[in-house]
Amino acid sequence: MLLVERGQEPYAGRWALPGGFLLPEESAETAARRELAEETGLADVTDLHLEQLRTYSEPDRDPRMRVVSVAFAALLPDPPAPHGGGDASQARWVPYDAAVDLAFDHDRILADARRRVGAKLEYTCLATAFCPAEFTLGELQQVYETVWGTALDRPNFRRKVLATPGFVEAVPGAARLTGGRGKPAALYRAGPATTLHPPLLRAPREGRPA
Amino acid sequence: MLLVERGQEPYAGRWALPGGFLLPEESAETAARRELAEETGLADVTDLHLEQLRTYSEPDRDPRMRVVSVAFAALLPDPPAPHGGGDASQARWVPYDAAVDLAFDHDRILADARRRVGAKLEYTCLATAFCPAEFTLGELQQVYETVWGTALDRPNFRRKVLATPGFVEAVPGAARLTGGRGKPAALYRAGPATTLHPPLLRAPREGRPA
DNA sequence: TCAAAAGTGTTTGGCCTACACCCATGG
DNA sequence: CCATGGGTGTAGGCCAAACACTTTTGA
Repeated sequence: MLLVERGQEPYAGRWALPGGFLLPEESAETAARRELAEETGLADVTDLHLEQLRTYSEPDRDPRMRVVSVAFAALLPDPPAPHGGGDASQARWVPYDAAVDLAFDHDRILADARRRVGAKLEYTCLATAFCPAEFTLGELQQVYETVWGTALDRPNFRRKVLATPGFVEAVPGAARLTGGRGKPAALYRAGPATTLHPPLLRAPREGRPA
Repeated sequence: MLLVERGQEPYAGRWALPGGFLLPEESAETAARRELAEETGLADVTDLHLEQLRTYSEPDRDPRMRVVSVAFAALLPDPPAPHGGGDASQARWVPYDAAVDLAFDHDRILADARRRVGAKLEYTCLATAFCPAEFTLGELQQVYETVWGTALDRPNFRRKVLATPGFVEAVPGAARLTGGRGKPAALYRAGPATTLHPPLLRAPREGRPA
């Protein structure tokens, strides 16, 4: 999770989700993309998937004034070192479990984001957005295992992914070592499909025991 | 679909989704609930499910000025006759397929709503929100068939619903005739569950043919 | 007595879990 | 030659699609 440390009141010194205000001629997504570019220093955020989560509009969520926030989630496979700046004194990447006690209602927003992304992994091809342009099936599986917090059976995962048309496309002849050791893994690219039919269900080991 | 006919420019005389502006101390959901109550004349919209769809913030979506809209979907089993009023000259219920050529970007919003509701039927218990407090399984099945536009096998649908714990609860001893003829159907209430595991998949007759 | 709708039973096939096994590479 | 990760094969079991059948009502 990309967090910024607040430099001003309210919540000075607390960590928060990065964000900012819309410019007069911006849509919320354009503004989110701009803020992300500023915070990460990434040059090409144009083809990055931005998932609109939901809008938070409770009148008292910011003690200074009424602020309506449209929350987005972006998924970066290789996060660069973040830049501080603006009203944030510094920025850093933090594991999900360590991102607690945030400013404003950002704990809730982050929890909503986690649940939404976890659910979308089941029935969309979103997982490839966490991977670099070319990735191994082991890396793709780790995305699921990390977000869901469960272990998946490798052979079955592999079959299910390859059986879904348009989910991934093989990069012919390419292979790469992943963990340093072991057999080099074949490389894949994200395919044209966006939804998974049938879905990739969670908790395969949580069925009724034999 | 509840539509209102616009009485003012822009788009005077065109049909549009009902809506309005936030009051100073309202959240978007509170405002949506208030607008819905005004438009339908319903007294108790407090325990009605309001699903936040997404926020539309393109700068030019309203020619008069910049308007950011937070779209919600409400599901009414027995819609009452709507009230006109406000800047709408009249209001009416319209079948989904007839709700075309709406004002602003409301065609897109309506299409987003349809897709979202259809998807949520698969993995949540949302369908009961379309039914009255006590309903038959045939009525519940019609919700799925209407939104998805597909036919479902009645015995299998019945088993799947009853096999999902907390989806529906039998009303003991109660029965009601549905189509005028036929055997009276047992009545059910919505259960405490909110998500379906495993999901109720669409398109059972669209698998690879034998 | 027929039509229509609810509800039950049963077969069959497909999918999917679980696990065993081979392959390739680095140390 | 062993540990590690990639990849293939397969048997068993569960589940669900498909459809036949019974039940109960109104006309």
